[in-house]
Amino acid sequence: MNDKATASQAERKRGEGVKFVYDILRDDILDLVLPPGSPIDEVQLAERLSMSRTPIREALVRLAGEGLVTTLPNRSTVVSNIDFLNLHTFFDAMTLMYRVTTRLAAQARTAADLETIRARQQEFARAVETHDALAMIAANRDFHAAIAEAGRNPYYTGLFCRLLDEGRRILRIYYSSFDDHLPHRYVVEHEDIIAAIEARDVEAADRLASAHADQIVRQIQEMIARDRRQQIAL
Amino acid sequence: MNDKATASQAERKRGEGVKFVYDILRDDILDLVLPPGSPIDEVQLAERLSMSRTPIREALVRLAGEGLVTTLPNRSTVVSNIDFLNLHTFFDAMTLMYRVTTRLAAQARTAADLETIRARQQEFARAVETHDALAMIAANRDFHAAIAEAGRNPYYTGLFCRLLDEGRRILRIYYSSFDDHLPHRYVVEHEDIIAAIEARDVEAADRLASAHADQIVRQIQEMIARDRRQQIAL
DNA sequence: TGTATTTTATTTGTCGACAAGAATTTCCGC
DNA sequence: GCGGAAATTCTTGTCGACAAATAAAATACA
Repeated sequence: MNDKATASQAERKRGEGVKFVYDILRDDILDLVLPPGSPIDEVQLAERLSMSRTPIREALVRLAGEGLVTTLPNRSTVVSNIDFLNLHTFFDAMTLMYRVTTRLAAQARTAADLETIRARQQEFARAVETHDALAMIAANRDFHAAIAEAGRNPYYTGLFCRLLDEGRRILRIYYSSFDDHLPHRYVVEHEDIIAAIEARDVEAADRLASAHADQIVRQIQEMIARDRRQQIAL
Repeated sequence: MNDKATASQAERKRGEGVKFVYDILRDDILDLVLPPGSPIDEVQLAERLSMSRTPIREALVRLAGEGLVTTLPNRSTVVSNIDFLNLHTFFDAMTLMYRVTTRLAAQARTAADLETIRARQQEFARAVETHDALAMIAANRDFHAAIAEAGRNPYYTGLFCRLLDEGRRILRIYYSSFDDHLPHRYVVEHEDIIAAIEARDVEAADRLASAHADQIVRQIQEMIARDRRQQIAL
């Protein structure tokens, strides 16, 4: 499934076995290589990564803690489903965290923070230019995570990153039907947000982040609606 | 250390071993039976609970995911420290979650929710009456968790409960010096919040929750300041 | 006596194995 | 042929053991 799996299977230092399998599983889940509902076979995984079941189970416990997998007692553990019925709670939390983290960044950012944020924005712009939807999703995540880091509230960054990851999963679903023609608008909006953070203009940062979040929510909802129509048409 | 440990050591169903040790450790950590910085000896725990190290390690991984313990690679795992230098980030997040969850509860509460909330409030009032500080802390947590549940946003309830737990740890530290004469004011404030939720008055709920949060933050800061003075006096 | 170095001891991370539950298949009565 | 009980296969949760990594102790040396 994952290339990294077969690659460095032999030489692995003691103590990083759990992190190894955790990273692989996490990536595969967020990239939908393992779609929601997929059962995760411990034995099979252990064979493929040529390691014991113990570190794999510990990685699964960690993933379960983050809500990425669900462990049915005495039954198989499966990749967590996306709760489409309650997506509004996701959008609500997402919007709030966009606002809060951007506000805090405008208050607390250092010069170094700005530099990091700009670097992420550049990666994002490049992804948009090259029409690489998947890279764009990842870059967008890193961009906003960098802003959250600049806000220096680990409680917010924790929840926000979790939400961004969940969003990555949702977007992956619809970016197959989306024709990779990515709106340049997001790049501009990001630039505006950076400007507000640099100017330490908290209110502007809040307003822009709020508008940006609304954009994204609207886009996702539109994609869902389009997908619904398509399914009915079939 | 914990009574429950020695109690039902023999008969334990398969599959609940991890939850068993998780609950014990969690309680001990939040009640400061295991103070911050305490090393957790896997072997010792295994002997005391008469079980293998495997389920204990999985419980520790889970606790590490919630930030309650810190695992130093190839070294012992210790109970996480309370970051007093950055308490303001805690207060900030706490206040926001108080507001958001109470707002949502005012929007989405059902009759059943109100009943649960009222029950928790009664327990809280009883704890205040009997001057039982420790019971009050726990009841307060349950009261606000019930409100958050009524808001029906798992992302918010997740973060909020984590914050409430961390607050429980912080309060425990200072309630030894606090003379158990608990302010009746909190009971009244809770009643006001309930009334706003019942009336579905979102703005009032927000305002009251905000004021309530400020109260609590102020009280904690006051306790810290008093403690500082006391330490200097000694 | 104090410091550097080797030796010992403790503790962690990982492994293979086994037994309890669940899922599946087989077998039997109708 | 079909529904249900018994047996089998599979998977999970737990265990004891071992080896790497670290901490502690003992020894050598200046």
